[in-house]
Amino acid sequence: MNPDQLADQLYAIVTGVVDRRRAANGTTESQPLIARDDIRLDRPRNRDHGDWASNVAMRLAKPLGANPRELAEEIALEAARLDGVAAAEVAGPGFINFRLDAAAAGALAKTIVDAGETYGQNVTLAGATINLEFVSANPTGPLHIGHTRWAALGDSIARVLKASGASLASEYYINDAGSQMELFGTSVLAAAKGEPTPEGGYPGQYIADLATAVLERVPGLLSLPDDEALSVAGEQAYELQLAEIRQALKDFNVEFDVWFSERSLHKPDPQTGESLVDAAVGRLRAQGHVFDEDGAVWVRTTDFGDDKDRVIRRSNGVYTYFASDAAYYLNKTDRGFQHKIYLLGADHHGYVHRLRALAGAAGDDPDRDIEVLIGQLVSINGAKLSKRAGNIIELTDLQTWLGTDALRYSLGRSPADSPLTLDPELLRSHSNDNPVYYVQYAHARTRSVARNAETAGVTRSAFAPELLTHESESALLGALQEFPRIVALAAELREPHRIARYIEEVAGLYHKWYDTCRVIPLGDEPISDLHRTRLWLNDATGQVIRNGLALLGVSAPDRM
RNA sequence: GCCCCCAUAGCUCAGGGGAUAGAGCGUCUGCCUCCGGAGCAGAAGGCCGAAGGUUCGAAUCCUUCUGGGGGCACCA
Repeated sequence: MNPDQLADQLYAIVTGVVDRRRAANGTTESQPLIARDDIRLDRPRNRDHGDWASNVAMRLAKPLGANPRELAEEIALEAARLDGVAAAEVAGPGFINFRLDAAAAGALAKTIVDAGETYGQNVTLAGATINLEFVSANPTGPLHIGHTRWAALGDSIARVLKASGASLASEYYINDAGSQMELFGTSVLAAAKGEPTPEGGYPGQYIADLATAVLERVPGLLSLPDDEALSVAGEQAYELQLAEIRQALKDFNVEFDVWFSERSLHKPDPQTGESLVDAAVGRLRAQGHVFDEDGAVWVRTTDFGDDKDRVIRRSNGVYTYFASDAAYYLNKTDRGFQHKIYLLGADHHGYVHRLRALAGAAGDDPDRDIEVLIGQLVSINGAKLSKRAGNIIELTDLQTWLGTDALRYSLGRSPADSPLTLDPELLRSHSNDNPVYYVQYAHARTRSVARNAETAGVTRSAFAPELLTHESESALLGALQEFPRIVALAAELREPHRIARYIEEVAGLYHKWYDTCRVIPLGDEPISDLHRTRLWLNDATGQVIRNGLALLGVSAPDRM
């Protein structure tokens, strides 16, 4: 008996009650008052309120002209007779509180163990084709704390979307074209020559380090003609920097399905001589949203809610960044992705309107085909960090300080739009304060119990779920039951932090259970089916925590 | 000026219209001869920024205001 099954049966009862009430009232109205999806069972906060609660009576009271408590009584009377339901009671203003049979609730432990890594997976997004783009930092410097948050969040979003059945590609868009790249090359070349950073160029020790590495790879760099030296220095530094970024993300358990180069959008097709950007502008023009003015080419993004029209090709003939965006967007569609998700920092929120306008100008539905998630910036001790300012705190530095698990977890347990302040002193000195240890410890404990059980001769040779009657057992089972719904919700809302909060709750309930319910008999006490059944519950809990941590890209150690 | 985000315990933060608003850290009191005390039990600590509104019911939805953060380009 899971909440979905209970809701199905509750729905049948409710429609029956509604029909009877209407008949009694002589109403001819036959429109259903409530849909199946409107029946939602909640876990009451207070355990005295049972395993599951429904507010359906309060919602129907007004349209039926009935007293909510009386209506609830009528529904509860029938619901109490359902198989697997131990009790259905009316409480408060008209809640119906359900208590499940221990056997019906406990069966879940075996279900989870049998499902293993697949427990939590669901099909709520089956059939969806989603392209998720995140990080996409310019390859002109190391990843810093800001990118780190999007890396953690984006990767976890990708994982929950996949776990919910979506057909998904996660992508890193490499901004390897344009003036920032030139500036980067200029900066590295200047460093190689021992000259000061050019005006507006990139400062920072990493530029000097890159220059040194480039000189190692190309010893004759400085004797090349200036243009060539600039080009070689820029390309070499770009390769080195991009490789470093890829490695840093890999070490951070962040995997991208596609690394997409902006340059590829500008490359002319050998047959037609036309680049994807050329083609994109042509396609937008064909849709009727492009116009020429002052020698430049514009997209009428104001037709789609932007506050001003945007130049796509400057009067000097050079495409703007917006042109690349357009080509990239269309390319995603061409590759079969209907739904395009962008994860951007709050400092880029000005792009939201024009990206949405882009979808509209391309003939897509901005409300359906494009989704821009705006994340708030992470600050450290109130200081904001910028690669231009040179006071970079790199991803790799943070990993060294905190460890990958703690860092991913602390970034992943808050919603993207929540401002986050990390205190490096605190994190460095008290890394045990991080809730990740609480969760990981619970997991390690489940493994330890399993190891000890084996030694003690307690095995999963029997399963008697009706014995799982302790209060802490029904609380734990109820929470474990929720996991697939939590994963589906995290995917639907693009909020993977819900996974973290959830496994923290599971960890807490597990610790409470552990404290009162022994898997291994005390002293000379014989091994019973209760112990064996508890081992199933122990292992099921470990599995759920492990699956949850995996969605967050955090390890689940067997020992700590 | 216009736009976006935020405001909940001392601190960092959760809380999809539901019952007595939660967690971690910090403070205080208990609990290890037996499955890991990185834990558990309990205490203290809140006009959920303010005021209106919608609702049977609002921390949650709407409006206004206040206070913080971020953004406006023929830059990338």
